Amino acid sequence: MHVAVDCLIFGFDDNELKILLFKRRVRPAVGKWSLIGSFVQLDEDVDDAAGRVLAEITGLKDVFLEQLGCYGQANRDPGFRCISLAYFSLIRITEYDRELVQRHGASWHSVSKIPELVFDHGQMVEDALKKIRIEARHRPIGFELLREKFTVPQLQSLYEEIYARPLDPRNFRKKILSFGILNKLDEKDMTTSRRGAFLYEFNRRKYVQLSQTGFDFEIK
Amino acid sequence: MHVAVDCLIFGFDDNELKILLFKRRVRPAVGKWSLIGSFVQLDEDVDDAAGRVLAEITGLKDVFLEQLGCYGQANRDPGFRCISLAYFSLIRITEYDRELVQRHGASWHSVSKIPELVFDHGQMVEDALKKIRIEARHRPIGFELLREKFTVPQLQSLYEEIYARPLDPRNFRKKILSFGILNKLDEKDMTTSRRGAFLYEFNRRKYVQLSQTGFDFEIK
DNA sequence: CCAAAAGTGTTACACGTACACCCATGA
DNA sequence: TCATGGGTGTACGTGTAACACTTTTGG
Repeated sequence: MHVAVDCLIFGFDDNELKILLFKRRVRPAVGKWSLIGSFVQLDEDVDDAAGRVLAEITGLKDVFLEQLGCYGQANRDPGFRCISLAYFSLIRITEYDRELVQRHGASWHSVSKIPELVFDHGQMVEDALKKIRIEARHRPIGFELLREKFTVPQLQSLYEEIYARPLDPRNFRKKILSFGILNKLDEKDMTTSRRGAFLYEFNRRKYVQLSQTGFDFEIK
Repeated sequence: MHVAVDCLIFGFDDNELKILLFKRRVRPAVGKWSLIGSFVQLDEDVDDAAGRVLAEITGLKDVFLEQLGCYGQANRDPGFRCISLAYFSLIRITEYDRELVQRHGASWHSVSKIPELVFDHGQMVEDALKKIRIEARHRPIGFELLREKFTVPQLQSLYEEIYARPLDPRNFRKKILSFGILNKLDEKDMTTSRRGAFLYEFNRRKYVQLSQTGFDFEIK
């Protein structure tokens, strides 16, 4: 039986959650949109295969990469029997290697307008978004998608995009700062307003402390 | 590459959460404790393979059965390269076929005292318990483990077992009844006290209504 | 009448939610 | 000086958490 991994690579740009999609170059379904994947090598851990695909496309290593699940319907690939292990990754769009991506015929698509995808890849995307929305409530998953330095309004618009609904700026700021996992910097981001917005960075050490005692990241 | 499914079958009895384990009869590691599994057939959906294994052992169909994840380290099985898709199931211990289970050399083990398991099966059990604890907070997962008719104290002790901590009986009863998904019956269970405890049944229709609008099952 | 489990209410506090105005700045 | 996004505080209601006694009935 053939065993493949498929990678769902998410990024955040222009206040939109985006996913990296590819024009298929191999049969069947040449020219259709799909996720990118690869077969798992005989001497390779499945997790490593996913990491390899991600690195080949984006040049990134050691980023958020998590197993989504196994897609294993007998008839899912019309060619031959093949099961796929879907992985999803959250990356900083600013850090990926644009040249590598272009060479693979990839492009970013807003998750609110995803074209038709081959096989069961559409289902994978749907499942991944569901999982991201759930996980975002229990840990600060979103930080993986922002730059090292970010403003509170940027963080808010990311959460608004993930939850697909508007959030109150006062309540959002109060809650997010109350966790004590953000360090306020002396710099301001002047690109989006005349007044400028203070930049923050994520304090990973404090977060680890907090998550061990168990905390709820839910924001309403 | 070989592709297998392994089933984690959980039940609830004597106020303890239990898992069905097997004495291995095939090489390698004959005589060691393990989960039960099977290879996925070429023309078989992976989900169906898990259902088949569950039915072969317990005689049960159409019960709670969910994918846990893929365990795919290259060296996980010392024999040959094999990835495993772990599934976990929650069953009513009273409904399984004891004869079938005995014929397969299986026995129930409290999750608080699990023997050493072959390969990465111990990791699977650990991961499944973690997932059950998380899922129990978002939907009434526990009902799959109780009989059709059950008392509030029974339900409470199940939740105490899943969360591994005591709960306040007044708060528990108040919260669980406030969801409106339990039907009180006219019967009493007289087996655990002189006074007897009223039996309830789960109102699946009301639950579906409620879960569509999204609700939080968390109990503190 | 005693033991043992079932069942019930209230109060204090924390947290979530709703809501409107001033601030800082570049153009 | 004005337009634009950034930033702040409070009051109210809901829900959680803590807590002790009465009820029932078989032995």
